Amino acid sequence: MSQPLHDWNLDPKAAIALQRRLASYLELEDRLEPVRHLAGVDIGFEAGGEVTRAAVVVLEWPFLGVVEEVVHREPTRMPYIPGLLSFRELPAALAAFGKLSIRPELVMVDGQGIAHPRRLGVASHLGLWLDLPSIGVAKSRLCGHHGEPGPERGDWVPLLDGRGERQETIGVVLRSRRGVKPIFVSPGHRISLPTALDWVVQCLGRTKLPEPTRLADRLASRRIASHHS
DNA sequence: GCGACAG
DNA sequence: ATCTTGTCGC
Repeated sequence: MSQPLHDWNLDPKAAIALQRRLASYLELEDRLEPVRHLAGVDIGFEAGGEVTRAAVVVLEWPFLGVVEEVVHREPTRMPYIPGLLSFRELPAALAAFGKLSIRPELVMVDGQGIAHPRRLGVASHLGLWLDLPSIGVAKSRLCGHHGEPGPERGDWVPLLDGRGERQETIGVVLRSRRGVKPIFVSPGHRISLPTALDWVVQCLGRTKLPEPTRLADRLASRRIASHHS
């Protein structure tokens, strides 16, 4: 691609046009290297939103032990606008990735992949930018419609968007844990939906979120692991 | 025009 | 996302 991947000072209209163009570069078929390390990415805020804190956690596959963690802080530059989340979070996330010594073969991002109005959620945008396979793992829905997944861990239903003939599957609504609200999984870049779902399920511990995202979430939110006896 | 709306 | 105590449940 010859066009720049981003322009952080875009007005909403230009940002939307950019998303449409970038989405055309997405690869939704599997193109993964053997996975040795996978990363979880999430963003948090401090000082009432003035400071953006990006966290990246790298885990080893298949034991899911943490092998590297990075936290990067910088001034927040954009407000949160539904559909334009990546313009607010990606600068910090990319800076955090730049501090990483290990290059993971797969990335899970807290947010949507292609389950986005223009098929370019933050997970897709990040994957495209880094040219890495990426998966979106969101805690709630941005767009699309779906039924209620079964009650057991691993149960899921498709997340659909559009009507009639032009209806498309943009992700899955997964019951990652019994008795808990389901999570929204969608491919980001260089990965298919079945493979993305498989990776998320394989990374599930006994919590709602898969390990990569869960740990990044904790780091970004300054939460500390609590112990139970 | 009226809702919906990742984090 | 973030501001926040106690409380219900495995």
